[in-house]
Amino acid sequence: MASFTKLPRAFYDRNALILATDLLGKLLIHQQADSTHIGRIVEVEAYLGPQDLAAHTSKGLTARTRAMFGPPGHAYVYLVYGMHHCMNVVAGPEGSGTAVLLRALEPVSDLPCATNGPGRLCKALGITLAHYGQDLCSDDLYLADDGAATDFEIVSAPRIGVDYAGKWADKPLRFYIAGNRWVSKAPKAAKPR
DNA sequence: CGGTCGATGATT
DNA sequence: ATCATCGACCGC
Repeated sequence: MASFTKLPRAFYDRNALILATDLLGKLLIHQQADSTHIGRIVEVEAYLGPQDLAAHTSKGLTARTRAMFGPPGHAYVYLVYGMHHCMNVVAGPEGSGTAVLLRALEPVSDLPCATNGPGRLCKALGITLAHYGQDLCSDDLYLADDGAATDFEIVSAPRIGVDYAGKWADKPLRFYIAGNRWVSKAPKAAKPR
């Protein structure tokens, strides 16, 4: 396959909104001792910092959000519902508390399970809390551009699972590649009342 | 220190 | 529609 270039620090040191759409089509690569897992990012969500009530950083600087307030180009990994891991890419500038959640990948290398959905994505690539705060300009977990995905349409939509966030719940901060089969399916509006 | 609740996913 | 499963966070 074509050669690819590891994304440099400067790529991440930008507003999360811009970074989110630019991450679509890029490769996520996790090299382990016995295997290398690769997927193409097809769905993301932007979290815009402390004023964004859907963002974890709206709770301020805590042990959990430390990485998200840290320098761009690092991984913010957390555990939800006591069982699923979710991976974010910290955006810039440092201290902004902004990040982009990786929600779905299109398989590139052989992967052990589905990659549509933030929890499955981490399971497939073997990403855990051990990667909390890891520098993505590293040799085993990083993102890259292979130039293969350049011509696609980006769709925006409200973020998933953030109904508690008031007006922030409706903002179109979820982005995905139009028509891509690996994009996670939005849950049905289970919202009677 | 205890109660609550998730940036989800699998199952009924 | 429900449940699994646990740590972070909030309130007392």
